[in-house]
Amino acid sequence: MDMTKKETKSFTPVECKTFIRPVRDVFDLIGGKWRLPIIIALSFKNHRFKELERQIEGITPRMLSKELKDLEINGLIHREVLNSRPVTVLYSLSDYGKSLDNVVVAMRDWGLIHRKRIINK
Amino acid sequence: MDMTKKETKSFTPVECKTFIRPVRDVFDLIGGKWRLPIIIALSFKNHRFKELERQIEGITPRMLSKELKDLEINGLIHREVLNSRPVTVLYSLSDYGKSLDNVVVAMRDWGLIHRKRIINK
DNA sequence: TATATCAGTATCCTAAAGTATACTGGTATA
DNA sequence: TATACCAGTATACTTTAGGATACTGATATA
Repeated sequence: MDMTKKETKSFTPVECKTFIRPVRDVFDLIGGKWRLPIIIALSFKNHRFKELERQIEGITPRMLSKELKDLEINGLIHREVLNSRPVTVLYSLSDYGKSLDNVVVAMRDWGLIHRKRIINK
Repeated sequence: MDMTKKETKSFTPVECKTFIRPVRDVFDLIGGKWRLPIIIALSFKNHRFKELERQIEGITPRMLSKELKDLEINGLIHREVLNSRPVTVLYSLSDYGKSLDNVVVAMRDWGLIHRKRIINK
């Protein structure tokens, strides 16, 4: 698919549905208010729980805890308990989580253009 | 940023927040259950209201109507009333909407990989 | 005349997402 | 001994997204 071309493409409704499905999957995985912020924060550096709480403005420990669990279950992040005193927990992106890079960067690039457009109105 | 590298990058918390903001903006614009499906359907071909309703499985006219309005307000799609009988309305992606191509394709590519991974488990 | 299609709208309701606030148990520091 | 930090959890609540269902008015067709 190349949405930059104007001419109408021949397509079947099934083909369209096939295109939608995987996009929906991604959305289910990284959707919600806090998951992308968490993923981005971890892409900058590994963070402890409290560090994430401070880095991601407005998040409550309840939501942070819940979303970290979900992301871990889906294999996007790792959780490591360090034996420091007091005990700290280090969160990091898994290789699989890192592979989301293209998606995140594409979103950011478009978002930056969008910001400029909004401001110039 | 390159999330494929392992070494820790120097960064400031502010830099991270600056990265998160535009991604959030995009999310607000194309988030929700139905917006991406609508955008994708329109990237395949221009659709009338009823065609979209049939193409996008499970959507109700209420949601379709609402999301089309929001997408039009944000300049991502165009709405054109045709003087046919009965009156039909044609929806199409604007150039701005088409510029989301990179984001959508990045999501789809990753989503396809993810599907394979899930199935092989 | 009855029925179907078009593009929606109106009203009500449910389920999910997210917020607020307080709390836990363990350890270290003043 | 009192206080603070760590990583969360518990409970209750509000808000929002989305679903169900029925309806509108205009036109065309059987």
